[in-house]
Amino acid sequence: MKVSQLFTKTLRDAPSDEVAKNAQLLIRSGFVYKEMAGVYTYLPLGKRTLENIIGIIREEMNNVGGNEISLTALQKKETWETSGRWDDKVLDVWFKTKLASGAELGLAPTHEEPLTKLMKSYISSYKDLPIYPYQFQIKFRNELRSKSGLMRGREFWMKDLYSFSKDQAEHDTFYESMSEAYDRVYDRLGIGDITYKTFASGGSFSKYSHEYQTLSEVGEDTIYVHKDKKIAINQEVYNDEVMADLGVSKDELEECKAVEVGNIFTLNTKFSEDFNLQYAAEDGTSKHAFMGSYGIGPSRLMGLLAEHFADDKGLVWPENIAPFRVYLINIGDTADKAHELYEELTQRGVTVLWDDRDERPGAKFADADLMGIPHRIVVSEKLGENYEYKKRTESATNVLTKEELFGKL
RNA sequence: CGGGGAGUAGCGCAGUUGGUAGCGCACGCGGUUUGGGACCGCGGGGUCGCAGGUUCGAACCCUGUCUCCCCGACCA
Repeated sequence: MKVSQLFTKTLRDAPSDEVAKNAQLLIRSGFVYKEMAGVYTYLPLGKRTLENIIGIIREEMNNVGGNEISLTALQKKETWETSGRWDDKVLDVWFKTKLASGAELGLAPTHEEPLTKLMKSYISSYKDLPIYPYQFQIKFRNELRSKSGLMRGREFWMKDLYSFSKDQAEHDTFYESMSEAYDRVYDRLGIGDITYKTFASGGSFSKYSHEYQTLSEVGEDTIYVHKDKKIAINQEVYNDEVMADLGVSKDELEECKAVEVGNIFTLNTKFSEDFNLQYAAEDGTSKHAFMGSYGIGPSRLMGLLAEHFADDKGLVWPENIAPFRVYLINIGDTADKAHELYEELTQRGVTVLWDDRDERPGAKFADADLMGIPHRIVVSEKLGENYEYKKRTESATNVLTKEELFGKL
């Protein structure tokens, strides 16, 4: 893509109503636009970045047998009354609205209820199980206070997968494979080393649930980290019993701030009982499906990655997250040469953002840095047949031949 | 929802004991520039968050209200 075709533009100053670094950088660089508190529009660069994050999660969900679907955002009151969660006193983040007829509707804050109800149409035998439907969708939660830019919105992207298993043993096996899939997701996003599988309250259905918590000073959660074992305990269950279960002692744990970037949860038969989701077992008896839920917030992750991978010049996206891999700058009367390289790289499958504007070099360099594109290539008259190459993460520049340049990408 | 702070041009800001709004960035035109956000000149753009009130006159004073940010509370 050419910068001249990009309708967004960068800002020198961040809006004064944003304090969170992730929001300041993402707005300044033209990745997102703030519609209202906790509600952001994804602009071309931001949309591509979000899709890259989603793509990684999608691959890992498909690897463990996920079936991608797209559930509705509009929700029937009756469906949620079945589980008792329509009541604002039970679930206090509802956005509710009405049909023209007057019938009440809600904007989905999560999807256990509609999906469990839906699966009644498709699960009738043990032969139908296990099954793992999932989706990427916008969730609506009427938080009393949204904060921290993209990290805690009222409207946000969520990957939610739900497992329907025959029994606890089958569920446990899948739960473990999801745990491993989550590890791979965070590794691929470049935050594996600072993301901890964290023991948290299991509610009334299981002893524990697990959160994936990424260490960050801007985190809302406090966790106790065991760096050698690569696990952590959420403050809410930081007690002697849990430490005994995990075989750790207080003096091995370090108190840290962290951002919850995912969770996996055993639901047991809570929802399959509420909706009477039963299947015929091999012995002819009827049994309730055994369920689990598994969430990751791609938009929160985008905020976290922006916050984490940044320096004083702007964003510093990891290679596989960046909206484009290459930022191509032509200086002086070199548009033809730049165009040629642009076409060649594009044909090779390298995504290129070509700054073809009639701007001074300094302005182009500043925007390349602010947008955080991993590789920068400069074409200019003084380089002759060669190209200047620089990584966003390094300060050194190298003059390379075209062949050497392709070797870098 | 409790406490604190703030709403003036797309963004950052200034503003007069109350007298009908200005600067920088961005934008348009002309010129000079061209390897780290150039410079000069000219120009366009704002019902001063909204609604009432006080006043001859309100961006400014009063009341209400909406919105945004921060701290706390809340948070499968």
